[in-house]
Amino acid sequence: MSKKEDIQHDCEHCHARHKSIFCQIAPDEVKIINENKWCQSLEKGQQLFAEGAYPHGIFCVNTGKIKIHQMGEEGREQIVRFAKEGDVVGYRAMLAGEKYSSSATAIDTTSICFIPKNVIFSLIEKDSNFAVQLIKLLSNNLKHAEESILHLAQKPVRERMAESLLFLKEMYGLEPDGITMSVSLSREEIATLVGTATETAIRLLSEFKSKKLVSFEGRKIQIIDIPGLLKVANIHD
Amino acid sequence: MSKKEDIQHDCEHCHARHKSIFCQIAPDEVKIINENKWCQSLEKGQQLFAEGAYPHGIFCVNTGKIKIHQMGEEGREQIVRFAKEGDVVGYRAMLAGEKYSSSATAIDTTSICFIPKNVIFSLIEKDSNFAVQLIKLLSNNLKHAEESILHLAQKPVRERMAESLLFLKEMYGLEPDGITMSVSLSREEIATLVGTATETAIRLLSEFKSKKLVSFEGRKIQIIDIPGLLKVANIHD
DNA sequence: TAAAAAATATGACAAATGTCATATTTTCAA
DNA sequence: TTGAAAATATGACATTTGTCATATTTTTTA
Repeated sequence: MSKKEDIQHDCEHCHARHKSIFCQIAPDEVKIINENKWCQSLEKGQQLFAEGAYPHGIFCVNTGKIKIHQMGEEGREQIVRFAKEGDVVGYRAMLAGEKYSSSATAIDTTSICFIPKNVIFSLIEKDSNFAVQLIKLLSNNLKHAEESILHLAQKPVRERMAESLLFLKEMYGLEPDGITMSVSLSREEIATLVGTATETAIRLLSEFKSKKLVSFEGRKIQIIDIPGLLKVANIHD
Repeated sequence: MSKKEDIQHDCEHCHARHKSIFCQIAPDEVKIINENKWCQSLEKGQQLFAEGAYPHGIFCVNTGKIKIHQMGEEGREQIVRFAKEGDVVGYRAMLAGEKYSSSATAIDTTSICFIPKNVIFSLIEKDSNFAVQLIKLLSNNLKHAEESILHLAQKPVRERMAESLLFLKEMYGLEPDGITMSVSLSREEIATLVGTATETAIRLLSEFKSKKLVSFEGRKIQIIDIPGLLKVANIHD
């Protein structure tokens, strides 16, 4: 079922599992997952699943970075969520029993494990604590989504750009140098995260650079002035 | 615990329960809920809970209409969800174990029942099917929230206004005359749903009226031309 | 390595939307 | 009932943001 070149990880000793919704499940259950899962590697840019397809299970991110995005009417993409090591993706549609409402694409070299639907549903049935983990995960997703609604409706683009940069820093962290963001996105991807035109995103990044809030060389962005960015983002406390 | 004037409903025969996440639970569990719940009436405009407060349980809407809203930086409200008969409100924060991230306010005379936190969590523990119901509810909320993100980021205000009117018609239905919307909102509330300035909302409604897409007398809005509204909303199929 | 393609950058301008002022209408309480 | 307050409506205008054109740089591929 899995591709020849993909390594089959061992769930029992998986570093990502300990940060995930599977961190508290019983050893027996870990064994069942391990026997039923399969692993896959994704190159940067490779799609994991597409809007409209039917989910057969969920994906756990072992290492790497994933964007969850939707296509708008005018063929323009909108990023709605990100995932990193320890996160699961593709669960919303699967749990709701629907087609995928979003697509998922690797934005970096990524290694994921696939767990079939029936394994997840039987785990929910057997382990109420796991069900609670899923409920909390969805609750947090919903909280963030509603916050995005508020900000898209009320904050100007400049504020949202500053906020998005700070968000990406929180989400994926910094490189060992302590200032360069670990995640590397195209200007267009940044625009579809912020919810603006690509040109506007480019202009705002240039403005932030000239104001010494950030610096960048191509797609490698350095966060220079966090208090300054917080101020531009209109975030207090 | 409940106010003197409030009627105490009986969950066993509750019409709203049969449309709710509680529709499949065992009779014993219904009895437990019935013994632990208390009921309350809300006038139009009365707040059920406020952003920042701690949840102690969830609210089931018996009859009436509720808006879920958040306050933006500039003191401007944003409506993020609605609830009607059979819906539950206040569960997101409770399930996540957090403070409320939104407020809930009656937008019509409303009757609700409160179910304490411990009753809900013990039900999740005992009845995995109930947990799945909650998971599906949250998944659907998340789907709608992400759709809102897409539309706020990419659709012009005019399209979102048409879409919001159609959404309100779907959500709360029409009066017996078959054209007047059952829900009655101020122009400002409509604006905070659409995500625009009140004046822009007023202008667009006037435009829709002059184009015979809708008609209205104060807050009573009639949906005249559904295909026309779908077209303005840029919704196909 | 060179050519082609894609991404980034920037200016000029147009369109969409918000803001402020003010008039009119409606609602509500005294 | 009447006056005050709130909501609705509309015009004038400013600002924000998007679009299109085009230049430049970077990346990819042949």
